[in-house]
Amino acid sequence: MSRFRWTDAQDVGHRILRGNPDEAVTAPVTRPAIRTGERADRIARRRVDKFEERRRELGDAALQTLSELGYARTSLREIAQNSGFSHGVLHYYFHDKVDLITYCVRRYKAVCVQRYDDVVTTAGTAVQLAAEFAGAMATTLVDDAVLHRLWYDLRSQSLFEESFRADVAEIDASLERMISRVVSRYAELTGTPPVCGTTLAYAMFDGMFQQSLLRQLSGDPAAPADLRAGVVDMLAIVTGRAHP
Amino acid sequence: MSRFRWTDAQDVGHRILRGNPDEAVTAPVTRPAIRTGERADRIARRRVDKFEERRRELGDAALQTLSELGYARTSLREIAQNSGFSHGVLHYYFHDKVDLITYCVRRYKAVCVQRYDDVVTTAGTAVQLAAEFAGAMATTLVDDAVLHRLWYDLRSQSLFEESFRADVAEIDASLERMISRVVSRYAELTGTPPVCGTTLAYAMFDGMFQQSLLRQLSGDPAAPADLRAGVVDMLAIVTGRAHP
DNA sequence: AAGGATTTTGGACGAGTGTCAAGATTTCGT
DNA sequence: ACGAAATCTTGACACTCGTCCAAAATCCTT
Repeated sequence: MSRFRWTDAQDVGHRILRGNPDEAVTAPVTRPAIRTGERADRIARRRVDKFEERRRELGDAALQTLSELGYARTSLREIAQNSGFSHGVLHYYFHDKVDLITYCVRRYKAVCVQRYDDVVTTAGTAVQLAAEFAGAMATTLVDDAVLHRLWYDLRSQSLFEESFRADVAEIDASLERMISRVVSRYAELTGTPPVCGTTLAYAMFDGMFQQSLLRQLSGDPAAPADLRAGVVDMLAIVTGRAHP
Repeated sequence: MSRFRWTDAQDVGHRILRGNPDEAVTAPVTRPAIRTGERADRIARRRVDKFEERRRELGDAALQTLSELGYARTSLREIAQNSGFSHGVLHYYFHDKVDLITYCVRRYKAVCVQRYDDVVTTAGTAVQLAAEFAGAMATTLVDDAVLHRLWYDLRSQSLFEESFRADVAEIDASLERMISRVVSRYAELTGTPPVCGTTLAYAMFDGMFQQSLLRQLSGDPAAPADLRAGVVDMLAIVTGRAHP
């Protein structure tokens, strides 16, 4: 019975159990228990892999749909259509809509930090670091505009929907660490320590990026260049090296 | 015929004409045209006032509902319920849902700038100005949290829904001017000119406020105090007076 | 190749949505 | 106080939504 794969342990991190756990224990006795256990383990692992793979696939389809339409206008049917499957399959791989969206937020983080990891430069001088970091920011502003738009949408949703808050906070923290690394390295290279804490620094960069995104999506052609200049300025300001 | 009060001129700023404009011109000829015209004008003005008054009333109800539930979860019936009227009346006073939301965004601006106008202080010293401004920020963070939450929600929506963009941009500009006034005055009092443009300064304050709001709504009791301190720091940073 | 488990489909469901129109009610100039 | 115009209610409409389920299709072990 029951294609219901969801345990009550979903709050412990979306642990997935195939079928009824009791059944696995009550395996057929026609073979030595040890060998059967090994085989069952191998098979189970393969199945879990396939299961996770499809989850990722559907999650990516959802991510694409969300970034196109925004949270308020995205329906499960639309997501399914973007995935090539029928709408019913979503409830086979995800508990419900909140489960799917939460999974997407987590997945977004993976995509996001990966992109930003490329930004962690190996620049030798402060000027070089500033230029590379600003360039990466401007590039992602253009290339991943719809993804960033989704991020700000979901972060706003988390102000209303408590279920999202933990994941959103985690992503925010990870972005803050990224900014912190850049600022620290920059300060190290210039020899002038930062004039504010990492939280404040992140808030400043985030606010600037958000403003740039609004302009970029509104079709302002100067948005990327202005962001690039803004980032350079901001690095100087944050290390107290700015001149009026 | 036709309770349809909407002209095609709604894009010129929601100009409202009562009934069919042609009918007004074809007024009864049993009286001198001039007297009839004056009287009609007086009556029309009164009616328009009443109409506008109810619009404001419904708009406020919508604003309250939106700030409670967020854009994605707010329905016209819920708004009507919060207003004490039936759901049908909304289409008597507003063209459609977008019209209503747009009206709300504009109305939010009125509420918002009014609150911030109180913030425009008459402080005599830089320290006093910083303290008062920071205090006002911290206060509104607590008192108007749900309203600010709505603002960030709607600003995110404007990234998807183009209809909102113009109004959102206008509010953003007005907030930027507010920040600009404070920073300019502060710089004037300290004698140290700002180290960045008003756009960058606004982005920084906005980012900080947004981060504080997230923490405030998550129940972090230190959020207001941290914002207060952050604002003071930020004023110093922005005028290049910060020390590591 | 068979047969059981897994995966996928597509339809049904009830609730909720925005919109509209016809009728009841109220307002207000005469 | 009358009657027309303005205002408000009510119910209906055509959708869309998330969710669930039985059956079909597919996979995979034996």
